[in-house]
Amino acid sequence: MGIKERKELEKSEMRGLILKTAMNLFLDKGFENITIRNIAEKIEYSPATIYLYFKNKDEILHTLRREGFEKLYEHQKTSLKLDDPLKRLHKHGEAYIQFALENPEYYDLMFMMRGPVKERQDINNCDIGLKSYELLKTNVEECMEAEVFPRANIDVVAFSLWSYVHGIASLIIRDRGYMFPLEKINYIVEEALNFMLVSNNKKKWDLNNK
Amino acid sequence: MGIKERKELEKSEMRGLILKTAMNLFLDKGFENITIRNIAEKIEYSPATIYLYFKNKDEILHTLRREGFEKLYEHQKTSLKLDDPLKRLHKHGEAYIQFALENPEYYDLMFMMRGPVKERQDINNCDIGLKSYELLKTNVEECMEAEVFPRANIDVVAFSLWSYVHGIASLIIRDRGYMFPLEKINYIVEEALNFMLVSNNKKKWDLNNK
Amino acid sequence: MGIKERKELEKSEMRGLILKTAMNLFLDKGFENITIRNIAEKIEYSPATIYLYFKNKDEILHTLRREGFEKLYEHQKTSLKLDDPLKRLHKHGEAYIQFALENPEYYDLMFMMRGPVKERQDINNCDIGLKSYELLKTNVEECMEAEVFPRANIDVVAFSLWSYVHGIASLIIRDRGYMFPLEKINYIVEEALNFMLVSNNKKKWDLNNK
Amino acid sequence: MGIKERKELEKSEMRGLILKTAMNLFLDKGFENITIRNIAEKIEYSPATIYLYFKNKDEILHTLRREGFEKLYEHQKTSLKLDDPLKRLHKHGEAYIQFALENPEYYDLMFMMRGPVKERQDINNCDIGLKSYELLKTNVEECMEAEVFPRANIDVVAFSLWSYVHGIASLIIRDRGYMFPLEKINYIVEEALNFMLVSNNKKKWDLNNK
DNA sequence: CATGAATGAGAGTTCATTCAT
DNA sequence: GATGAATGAACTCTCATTCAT
Repeated sequence: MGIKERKELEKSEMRGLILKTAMNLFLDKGFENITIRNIAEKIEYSPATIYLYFKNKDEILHTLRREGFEKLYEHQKTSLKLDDPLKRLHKHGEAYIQFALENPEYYDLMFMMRGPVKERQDINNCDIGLKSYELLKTNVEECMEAEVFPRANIDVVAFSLWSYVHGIASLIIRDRGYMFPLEKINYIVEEALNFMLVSNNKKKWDLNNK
Repeated sequence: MGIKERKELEKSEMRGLILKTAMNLFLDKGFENITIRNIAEKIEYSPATIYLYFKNKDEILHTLRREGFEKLYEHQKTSLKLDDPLKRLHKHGEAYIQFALENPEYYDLMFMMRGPVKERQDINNCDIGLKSYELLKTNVEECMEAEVFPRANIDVVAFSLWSYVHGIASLIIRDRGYMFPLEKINYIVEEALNFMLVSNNKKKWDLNNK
Repeated sequence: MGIKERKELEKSEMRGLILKTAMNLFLDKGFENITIRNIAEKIEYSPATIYLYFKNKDEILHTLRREGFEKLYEHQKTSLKLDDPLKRLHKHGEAYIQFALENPEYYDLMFMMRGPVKERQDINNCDIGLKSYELLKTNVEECMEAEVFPRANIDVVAFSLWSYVHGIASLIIRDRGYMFPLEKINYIVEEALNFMLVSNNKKKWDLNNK
Repeated sequence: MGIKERKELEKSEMRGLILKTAMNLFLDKGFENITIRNIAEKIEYSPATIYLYFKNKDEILHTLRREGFEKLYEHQKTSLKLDDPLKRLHKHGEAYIQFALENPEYYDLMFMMRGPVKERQDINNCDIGLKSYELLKTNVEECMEAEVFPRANIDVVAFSLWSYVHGIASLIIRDRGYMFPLEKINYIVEEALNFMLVSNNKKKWDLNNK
């Protein structure tokens, strides 16, 4: 029914509003400091209203996580346009870090927060997360096939590369790069990304594969 | 006096007990969820007692962080024994990851937790943390001097290497490696460490420096 | 809307209930000994409920103080009806003492409690308190103009008269008149008030101004 | 026994030390903010030690009150030297206010604090307080006898005069004279005291008794 | 659909007081 | 006589959540 659908739509619009608002607040103050009341006040509804759209606070976080994984996946796909596998891989990493630093709260929720991945059982919930990982693996595999990359266990290589970009992103997000002057951080992050993924690797693989 | 010293010892033992208990609880539930009351219950004392040994909750966290940095620094120094700079660097990373995975609560507190590094101003408090970083930089520098490593901005390289091991450690600690079967994780971590630091690098630098 | 207004009314009724209850408890036990819990228990609500109506404990005290100053001011104005300046002044003092003895909790809060007047800076908050003082000064001035009173520094005279009635009220409220049998206290207070303000003064000024 | 007496003496010295220290702290921070621990720290003993000399916190306050009454009585007696009854009475009031403003915490404890005079029953404890009151009454009586003062109910007059000086002292101590610039307060207090007790009264009585 | 009103549970912290040593 | 160690009972205040309307 049309009416029913409209209701559904409105319902999902309201959910969207709540999620967006929550995220903005998280960005400002970090999520441990955000309360349901804060969100309610911002959208000018009562706290009780939130519970009409979400079972509880956890469901909000959970939904935002999913959203994050979808956003990341979309963002990552931009790298697919590139033909050269190694360039593609580099773009892949660059896009990952860009996403993390531009959406630190999403990133936090997705990869840094404790607990939401309970007991390894809700892997199903994270299939979108897995899709991103598969994208990376495919890319790594293609590099190997194109012989711009020595053969090795794909999971090992994929996990290594992931660890690398995650390390960079999460140290920055948690401000553990405080030993560098603020204005140098961008430079360091960029160079760090290049350090292993471009200049050296290119030569390295070239040479290795002679 | 012996008696006085014994008292002192007991006092510090109690502090130790509190810290240890706090740490265990952190492991289970994460910091943000630990309360003074929890700790008190676990050691079967009253909450007020905690305040005889620590000024407040923050002091507990702070002390644990310092402890962590000291432990890590000691642990890292084991790598110094090795003469070969590249092997030393590898050992360095290995030790780092080992520390992180064997002391995930400490590691979390030190490098993953939100907020403890307030406003970049208490860098002074973290000089032990900096000492560890300096150790890494020295090692990187020596690699460059020994020409097993191409010259580059030392901070960039050090941060890169740190990011790498931090990425590995923190993904594992937060259980983001759930796509691998549990029994394979150790293998993957080890290989990942080797991936960029030994086999490849060695060849790479050798070739590069021809 | 009627409904909206009724809600508003209820809200303000609840505030009123809290304030009234707080006041009663103050009477019994003194402010420093009253807790939010006490109040909550008395009105059979949870402590958290209090915070729906008042930001914190301070706001309750503050509101009660304002209320007190308003009540006093209203009460004082009754004296304005009298034409004769000296009689008016006498009525003024009488009303002041009456207010104090009939509302000892308010009086305590307003003039006897430690601390609420912080740092001399929130004079602005106390403008109602000042209004009462101004009323007194005007009255004194008019007495002087009517020549039933010798000219003198108005502040000195006003402060003197205020001190006098405050002294009477506060000694009684703190039960420092325990050397008099209870049944005589009213008589003594009344006579004390007359002592300097009427019989003597009248004659005194008459004679002085011959 | 000598030893016993020495013990006694030491005991009373310790009590004295505690009382003195408590009083100093009270002066600094107001007594609601002073804890047994504070006192203990200041005298460099343990809190438990305090309880060897005083049953509880209340006993300390109580003792200080007694001390205060004794001090006041001594202080008041200085006025006795004056022969002229009216001058003596004036000196009496002056000394009272001086005591109050120089020892505000004693004064607070003695005349402004809630509660310590429980149920009118411990009048016996306050006989020293009464002695001061008797001193005043005697003085008033002598004024009447010397005919510098019209005959009236002595209690009424004594209470009036007491109220007056108490009013001045307690308003100042509780900083309710905030409407006057700080530098003028001393002047106002002095003049207020004169206002009813000297210049005017003198003339007044002179005239009255013609 | 929306919410005003309410709260249980719990947070960190403080303090007078006790008691075995 | 002195105290180190401990605590029970409070405190103020916050928050996710519920439910009758």
